[in-house]
Amino acid sequence: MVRVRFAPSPTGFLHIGSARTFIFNWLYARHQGGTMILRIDDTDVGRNTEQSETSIFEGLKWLELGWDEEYRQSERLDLHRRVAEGILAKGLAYRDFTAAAAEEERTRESGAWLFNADMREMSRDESDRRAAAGEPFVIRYRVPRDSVREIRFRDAVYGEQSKATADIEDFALMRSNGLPTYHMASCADDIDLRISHVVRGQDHLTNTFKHVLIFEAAGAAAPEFAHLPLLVAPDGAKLSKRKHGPVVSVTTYRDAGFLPHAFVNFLCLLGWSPKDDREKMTREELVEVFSFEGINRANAVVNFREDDPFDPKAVWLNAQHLMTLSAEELADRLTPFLAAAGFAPARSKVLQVVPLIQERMKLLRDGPAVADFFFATELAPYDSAELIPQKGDAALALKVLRRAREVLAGAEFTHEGLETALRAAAQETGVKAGQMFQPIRVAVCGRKVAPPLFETLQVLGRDVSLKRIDQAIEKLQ
RNA sequence: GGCGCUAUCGUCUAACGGUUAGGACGGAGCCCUCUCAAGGCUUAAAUACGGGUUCGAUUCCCGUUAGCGCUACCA
Repeated sequence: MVRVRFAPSPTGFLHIGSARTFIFNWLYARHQGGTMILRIDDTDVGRNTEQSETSIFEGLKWLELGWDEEYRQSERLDLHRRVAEGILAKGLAYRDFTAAAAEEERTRESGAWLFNADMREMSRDESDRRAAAGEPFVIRYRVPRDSVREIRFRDAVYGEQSKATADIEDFALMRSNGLPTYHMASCADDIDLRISHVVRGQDHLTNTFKHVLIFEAAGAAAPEFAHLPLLVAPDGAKLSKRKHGPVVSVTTYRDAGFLPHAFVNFLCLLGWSPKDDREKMTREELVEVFSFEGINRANAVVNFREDDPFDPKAVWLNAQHLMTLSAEELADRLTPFLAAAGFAPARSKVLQVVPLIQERMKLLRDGPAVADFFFATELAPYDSAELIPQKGDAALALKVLRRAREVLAGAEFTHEGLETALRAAAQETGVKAGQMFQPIRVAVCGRKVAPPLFETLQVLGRDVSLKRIDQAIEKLQ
């Protein structure tokens, strides 16, 4: 039975790299018909913030993927202690009474610290006595030193891994404040929650040797491991909010109007490939083809720039997904963005407009700017020079608009009716179709760049169209 | 410093010893066209470097270089 977990620590907002880890876990779980677990790794009480937890939940919910079980490490501390003490009782760990201040000292002095000999070799009696006397201590794993030994595991992405115990320091299991370290809590929970596959960032690859040691000491079989290449900034550095700003936060993408599934699609393509040439994939397709074999080993660059915070491929994928949405769904997704821009149109109106702007938006937040003239009662001010068509002058523009006004007063407001009427009008007036359409477009839309004219007029309706043409005529006089 | 991981167009990637090194985004150009999009076509653009192994290396091995990660009583 496949059981995977995403285990964020609530010490910051939900990072896009974390989101990708979540997604790969989720994909694997769904592909295998397994269970997706969310575990909040909140053992570092000093650094946890509620705000961060909110950000994580908000981000994950926005992804619209969901999870099956939810845990919180801070509610499982007894388990962690029990497992740590079991390891201590077996003699596979020992108490280290060195003060934390002195520890910092040695870290600075030499890079290759392995253990404090006096602590590692302290007799059990003395150790028990000092502990009973209330002296603070950390519990350290007693990494085997007697013979050269290689710790091994097989990573589903990086292959066979091995490291000599001589290169692994006696890492801490329990802190002197009685709380477990990340390594301890994580492994104890992975055992207890019967996690079958640990899928996480490559920054944990070397930690895994320690984890293998813990699983062994706890008498449990180690799960399978799959480490994911990291997401990095264009300068190669790890993504950080301080250095790279809001682009590393999932909510930034949400607020810009990415579709959750487009964003998921984009993140999947960073460090993973379906091996055929597909790029745009639905959630179902991703579940169908996902496997660890497709995961790359090199870090992937999120290609953002200071003046353009979103990876162009992410934006393109979003546009692709946007185009596949039904009018109903797009209307639903767009409405909050329209509201934020101060528009509160009737749903029926949005449904009419949506097909006209669907392939003219890259992000949902583009919607209001692309479609404002459909919803605004009064057009935003524009330069009357815009009304003048190619190879024409103000007089021509006026002539065209006056003719258009006459024609539109009587024309049938359907695509067919409008096209016939306006093309005929162009011919009669002796101007090219483009010269006819452009002034009308600007008159009704307030700008040259807009959706096709006939559909636009149709949605706007006769009254609004005529009113705006009148206003344009006035502007030109 | 020690240990580990990685290295194909600007970016994401494909090619599990034999390809004119493929696709996508982005760029350039053309077509379509009532503007803008969308769509179609064309094009520029890569195997980090040096050694091996092999009839033959992007692919396997070694070294160099570079990048990243770990080296906390953070996760």
